[in-house]
Amino acid sequence: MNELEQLAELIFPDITDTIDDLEKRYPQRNLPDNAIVARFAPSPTGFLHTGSLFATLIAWKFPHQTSGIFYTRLEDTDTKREIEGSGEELLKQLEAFGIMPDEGYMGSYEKGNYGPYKQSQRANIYKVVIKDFIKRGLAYPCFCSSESLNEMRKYQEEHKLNPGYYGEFAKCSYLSPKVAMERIKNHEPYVIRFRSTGNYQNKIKITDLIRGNLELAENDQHIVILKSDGLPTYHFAHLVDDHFMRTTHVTRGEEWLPSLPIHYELFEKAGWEKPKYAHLPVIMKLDNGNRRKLSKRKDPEAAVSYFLENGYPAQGILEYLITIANSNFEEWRLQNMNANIFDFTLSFDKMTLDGALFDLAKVKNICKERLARLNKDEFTKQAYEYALKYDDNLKALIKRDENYFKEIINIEREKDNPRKDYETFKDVYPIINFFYSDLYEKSLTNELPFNLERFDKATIIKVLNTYKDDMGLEYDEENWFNNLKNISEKCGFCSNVKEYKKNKEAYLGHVGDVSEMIRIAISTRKNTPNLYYVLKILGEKEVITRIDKVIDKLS
RNA sequence: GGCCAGCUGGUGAAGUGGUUAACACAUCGCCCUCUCAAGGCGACAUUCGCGGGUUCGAACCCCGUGCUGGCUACCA
Repeated sequence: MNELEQLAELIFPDITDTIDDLEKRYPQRNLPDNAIVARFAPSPTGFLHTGSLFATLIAWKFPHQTSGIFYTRLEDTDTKREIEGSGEELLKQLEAFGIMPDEGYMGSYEKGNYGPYKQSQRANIYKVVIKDFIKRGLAYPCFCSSESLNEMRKYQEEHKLNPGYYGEFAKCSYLSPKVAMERIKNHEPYVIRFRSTGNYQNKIKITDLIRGNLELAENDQHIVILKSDGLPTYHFAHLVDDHFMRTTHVTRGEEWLPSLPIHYELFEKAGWEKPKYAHLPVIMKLDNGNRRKLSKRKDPEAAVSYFLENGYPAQGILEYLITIANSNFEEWRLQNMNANIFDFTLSFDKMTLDGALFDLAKVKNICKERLARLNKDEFTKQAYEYALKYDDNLKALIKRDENYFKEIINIEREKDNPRKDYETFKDVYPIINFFYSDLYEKSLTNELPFNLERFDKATIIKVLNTYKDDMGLEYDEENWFNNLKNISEKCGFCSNVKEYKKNKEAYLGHVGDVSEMIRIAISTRKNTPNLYYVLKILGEKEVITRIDKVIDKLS
């Protein structure tokens, strides 16, 4: 046994597996040539961020359009920042958006043959690789204290040198294995560092699927790969996990771009094939004229839960994110108004380079459009799912009589150019509650918004009485309206708005005023969906009851 | 400070040497209309961060510069 091997044995006496064993345990995936294997690898440090949802959507979509695999891996190596239970929550929220991993960490359990999928449970796998690295002289123990590291940094800053652990500053890289072994036996604390042979002066060519060809300085940092707590750092976990989980495409935030040379060197020294990289733009927010990352602390819309709680349709949010991801999506949507968003083919070369400013107005517009194009059954189903969790009032309405609810929701729906009056499911209850008699009666106790300056109570009562006697609900919409015009004339109102405007003195008002009186009487409000359909749904009997109540109230 | 990336209207953007600088959202007008939601039509960048240069011609090519963001941890 040579000295390096002795060192490796001293540090990892219990590790008996070899890299070959791992290669056998995690074989190449049997997939078509162009299949993409990508992953979502969150840290359990909080709830799902809108930016993470964006990244996940992309990591999920590419495998799905290439018969590949999308898996999840929990990056829980930073035990200090970990928030209990947030891993499970992350997965739950993803599910709310219909994004289901094919494999990996599923919250309460794991699925697939490339696990474990929680990094904290993979410690031995990392150690196998590190042991091998040590034997090959690619890694070594470092005994530098954080104080001496700080001093070194200070010195480097003062002398305008690049900060870090590299070259002559990588003191422990000069330690002989013998000395290192002695110090370990002396119980000196240490971490394991990677021995870089790169030169900062050299440029390496790298390719990013989104950004194209780039030149970055070669890595020369002897980065820590195993922390003193026995867990790996991100860089090393990335190397090992994405290799043995057979990831083909690494999609991650652009904040990782500067560390790409580290990853390149790691893969090269390991002798493994590099995955393809795509560094995604970060979603931004305008704050006092400056762009900044969407922040969970400052921006409610940064937390995905905000959208769920406020009844935004999941599909609408995803559609907005796809709009940001590939600008040609909007064009496609115009051609395919009713198609499923996932029928759109996402591509890396159409991906934007700079982080989009989050545009809530656009989100709302998209959601409104999407909600309008849901059929009544689908709408009701989704509304109920939302209501179950977040909206007791709405839940109660749907439960009372699902078919009645569907009838209301279906006003001017299921046609080419559907009504667009709901941006979110939260909007539903306040818009439709007057359809329900008890709720109608409740709002009847408030003052009704009749225009008493233009019309006295007697006129309103006369109009309501006249209408009540001849509602015309047996007719189709056009004839119903003609009937309403007749009633208007009978009551001294002009049946034609234009004509009325030419000759206001001749009339009390116009047919629109008559409609308004009826509308207010049966709904207590000035705005409702198409009056004809509202009347039809309420039915003659209910309409008469309501009108009588209002006449009573006015008398 | 160093390194990297990005910069086209309020927003997302198309555009790669010759376009009236697409399109969508927002905003504002007008039209239609029984209210609302829509729908229709139109307005909104004299100009592509800025300054030079190349060219008959530049948002697109070259040089310089500014700004914004990221990275520079035993965080991810």
